[in-house]
Amino acid sequence: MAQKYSPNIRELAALLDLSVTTVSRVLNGKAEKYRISKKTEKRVMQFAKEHNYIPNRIARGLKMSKTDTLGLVIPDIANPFFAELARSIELEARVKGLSIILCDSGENISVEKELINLLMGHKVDGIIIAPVGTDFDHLVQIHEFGMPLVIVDRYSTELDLPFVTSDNYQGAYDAVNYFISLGHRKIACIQGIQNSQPNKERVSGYLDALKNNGLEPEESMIIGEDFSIENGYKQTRILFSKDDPPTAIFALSNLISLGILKAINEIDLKIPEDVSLICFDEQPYSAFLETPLTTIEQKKNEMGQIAVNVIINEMEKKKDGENKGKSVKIKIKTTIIKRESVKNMNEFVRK
Amino acid sequence: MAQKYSPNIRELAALLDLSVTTVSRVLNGKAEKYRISKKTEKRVMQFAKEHNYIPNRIARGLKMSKTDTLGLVIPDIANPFFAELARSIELEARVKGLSIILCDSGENISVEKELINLLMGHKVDGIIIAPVGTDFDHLVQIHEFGMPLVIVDRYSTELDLPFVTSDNYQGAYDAVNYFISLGHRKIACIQGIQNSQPNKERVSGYLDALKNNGLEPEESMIIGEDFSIENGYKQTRILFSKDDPPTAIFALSNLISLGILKAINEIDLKIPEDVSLICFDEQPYSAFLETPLTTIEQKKNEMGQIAVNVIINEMEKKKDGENKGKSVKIKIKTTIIKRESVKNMNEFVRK
DNA sequence: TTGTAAGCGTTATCAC
DNA sequence: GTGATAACGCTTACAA
Repeated sequence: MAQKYSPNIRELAALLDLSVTTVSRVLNGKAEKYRISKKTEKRVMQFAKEHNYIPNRIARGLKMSKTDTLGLVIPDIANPFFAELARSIELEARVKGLSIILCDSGENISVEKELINLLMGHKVDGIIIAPVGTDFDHLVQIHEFGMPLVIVDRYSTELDLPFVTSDNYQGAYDAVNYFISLGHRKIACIQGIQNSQPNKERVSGYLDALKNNGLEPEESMIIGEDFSIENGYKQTRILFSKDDPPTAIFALSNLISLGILKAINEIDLKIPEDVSLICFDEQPYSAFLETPLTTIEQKKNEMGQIAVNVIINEMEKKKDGENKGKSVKIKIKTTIIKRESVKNMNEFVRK
Repeated sequence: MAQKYSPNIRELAALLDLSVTTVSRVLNGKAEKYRISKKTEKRVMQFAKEHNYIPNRIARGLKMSKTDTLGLVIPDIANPFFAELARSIELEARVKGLSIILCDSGENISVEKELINLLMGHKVDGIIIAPVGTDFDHLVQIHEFGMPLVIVDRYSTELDLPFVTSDNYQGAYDAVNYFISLGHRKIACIQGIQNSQPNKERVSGYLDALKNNGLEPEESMIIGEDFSIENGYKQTRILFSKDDPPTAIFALSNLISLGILKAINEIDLKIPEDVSLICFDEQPYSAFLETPLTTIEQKKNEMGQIAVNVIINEMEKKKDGENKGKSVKIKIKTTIIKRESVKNMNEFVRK
């Protein structure tokens, strides 16, 4: 008990018979700068450790207008994509001496706005956000106002906000191109939130891959409304209730692919014999599904790491009063992981 | 820009030509108590909203010794079990006006200890922790010192610390009992961290189910060292390198089961024809694996919700100077979700 | 019904 | 080499 009691700097100073100033100085590594004797320095350091001194960051934050704290807002932390992203962000942030206040917007834009205010109240030094993506006004506002900000995953090309995401266009292009190379001609695309940027770019990659291979896109083959399991399920049922179902499906999120699997199971189809499937985003279980899944892997760890380094940059720009030029915009290459969920239609007979 | 500028209370008061006291009072809903005129109250409220006043929680925290902030430390936020738990905790906390500082210990006890200190420095009002579980000293210390604390998932029965977990014993018992009812006699148990309490109780449930059915436990059938995919993989390979492999495996975590699947795939066995499998903890993908998996479901949402309510209780006990009696200890019932990964050995021929 | 001022635990600016 | 003291933005006795 006395064990864990943590004194404040004033008590420490009193006990040491020194001024708070001196104690503060050595504790902040400024002993040299203020030519404090090696002896007192050592004495203070040791004493602080013995008495388990833990500086009060709240007081420090108030004084310094700097809390060493980052806000992280995520649409759904239980989504494994965001969970992994959050882990890498938390880790990298901690390495850099920053703590994370976690907020889950639940894909709800008005919750997201509240959360931003909450974080402003907490006086966080910066905000990393994977926005719901339907509205960026509040983000533009706080960015213009000077709050360091970086967007991950769900960005906007029209606005001049810093972001780091996957190269969604390229990932989708690769996937569809791969389908086509194996002889697929009718390829469905089950999408997520339609006017979210990642979705747009994935669809655009899908479209271009078709066109560049001389294939005509069909409107009825691009369906879906959000990144959920339910959506994947529903759209697949629709797809296969028609006369002319696709031979391949491109799922624009891992959750969507889970829904697709459920539907495919129910209507008693086999992957890849009856339908082929590629999923945007790799997961630990991707290799262990009934048919090991071909996926487009996003470099989540890298994304998280870069995001915190970008925001640290933004924080420094702000400190130096640097007038921000164009925002940093980073797209990370994806890679296609080929497994067994795509049938080769070029082979006359298959196994 | 002026749009989003947030004044402090002093500026507000000056602009309103009132004292900070008055402004503070109405902002904190104490207008009535101090008989402030309805007129000024309204004026202040409206003015604050117009000027986008956001109270500085850091200053407030310093003054009140209360930050409305909870520390959450988790061994691995990318583990879907903890991700879902974290989500429910964050949500319930926010509903109660509490923010979450997220820390990932990476299953590392010394990181965990550092994290606790970090959170002490942040002056969080309480800590919810899923400990690594190898050492509880630091937790006992801060608890005794008066920091409100609740442990989730990885607890200790020997120590008097508040916790909320699943009923691990019962879950394991149910699983093994189910195996036995379907005729299995040689059942392996691939465990996680051996001296973690959940692991101990799951093993103990396993053992008791065997004994109560008149079966003799075999030492070589209880193996494994942590909750990882790698462990599941390795142990399964070992299991099937021997002459006398089990007919059923009980996996003590979802990650372990993923490793098991990988190994089983590699050695070209089928579930449930060649081996049966039950996994402790349900996941969104459990139903979509090659063979839909029978699992023991943990009520993660409930667990999270209860955890924050318990800690709020602890915080109130502390405030009221109540001398804590025995700590709250809560075990949440699990349910078995039966799917197709368990073979019925009683049937003479199968399909 | 409203205001003055002290103080929460730090760090920074002067002073010696 | 070291120390007083003000200030960060807020709440709350204590006054009036």
